[in-house]
Amino acid sequence: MKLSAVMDRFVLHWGEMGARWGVNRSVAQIHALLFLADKPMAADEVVETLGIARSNVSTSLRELISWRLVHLVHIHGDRRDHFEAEKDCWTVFQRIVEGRKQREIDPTLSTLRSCMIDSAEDNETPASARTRLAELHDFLETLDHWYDEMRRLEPPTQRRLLRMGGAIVKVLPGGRQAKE
Amino acid sequence: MKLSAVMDRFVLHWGEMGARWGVNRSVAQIHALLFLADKPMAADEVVETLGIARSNVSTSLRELISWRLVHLVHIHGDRRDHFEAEKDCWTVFQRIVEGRKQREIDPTLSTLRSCMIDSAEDNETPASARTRLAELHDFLETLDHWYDEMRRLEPPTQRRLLRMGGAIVKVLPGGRQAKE
DNA sequence: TGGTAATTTCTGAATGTACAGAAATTACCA
DNA sequence: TGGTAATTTCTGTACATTCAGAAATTACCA
Repeated sequence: MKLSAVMDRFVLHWGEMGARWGVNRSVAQIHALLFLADKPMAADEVVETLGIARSNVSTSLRELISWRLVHLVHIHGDRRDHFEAEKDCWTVFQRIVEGRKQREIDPTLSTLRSCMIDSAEDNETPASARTRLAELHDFLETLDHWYDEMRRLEPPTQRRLLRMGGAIVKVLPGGRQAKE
Repeated sequence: MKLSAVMDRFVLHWGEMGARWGVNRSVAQIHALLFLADKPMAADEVVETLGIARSNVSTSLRELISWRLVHLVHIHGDRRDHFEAEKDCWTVFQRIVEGRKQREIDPTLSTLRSCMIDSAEDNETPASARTRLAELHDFLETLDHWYDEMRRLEPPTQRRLLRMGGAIVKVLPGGRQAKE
């Protein structure tokens, strides 16, 4: 598969951005390629197109699958596995948020919980620090809870809320709550 | 400044998480330390407490200041600069989102725009790929717009919306919109 | 069940990043 | 304006990550 100059530019950019988000460049580049491709690609086709080692393509594809950004497809009459990327941007976004939550927010919440328990016992952690830990824990829990609720909504409702933006406050009862 | 075992654990964990988010470990550790500290600290105190090189502390503090997560304070009768972290979790979150938007979303939007313009001219980029680029662009613009609107709201309103979670749909008019 | 294609795992080399110490600069005061 | 404290920038080294090729494994078919 031959990439146009524009497609190449996008693949390269997405690779750079991936690197900043803590995802390795190859993984992000392959993701961009499959996102643009109009049909599922075999691992070897990815190798030819991007010029990265077969082994890397293999591990990168597995990682993309673990993020549920890419899935396996079979083509009639071809023994090879083919890979297809999720094309709906909203879903892509959701999968990324979901992954980061599981890999980063959840462990942080559990660390915070154990920190709070232990600091209640010891008498060397200052009260101010304990307050900070508790506040951070509460904040992340609230965020987590909000995310869970949003995830439960029908996708059309999610999109509608997103598009409403700040206008959402207009439908809030009371205009301004007494105390928050 | 001597850290308790719990504080130390948190600082280490925050450092690891920072690494996953594309922030270097020292930066994240210093941020955690200042977040827990009950008073502003001088650079040398950070050096003693965490045992990292003076030079690193200096550059890391500058990076934290550029993210607006830490600010400079002067203490009466002390020539040294002192550093204090933002303590409000909501604000911390906002600053991080703001920073990532500027450093990652905005450049991606501008790359996408130029890709769309160029691909309209060339005749080697398939229509399907062009559609993908356009859809991604629209999605990111919507997200960007939503973020701008949310930022404009009063912090108490923001918090209220967050706490409402999925219950927000109950106040939406019409239950279900005709077409989305 | 033997042969072949496809895929994954292993390993060493290359690249890139983080870091500490040293040097240079800047800011402050007498 | 000279001296000193404080801070930043520079530079080589240590460390970690990425990557490609080779070997091993797995899956499929005759």
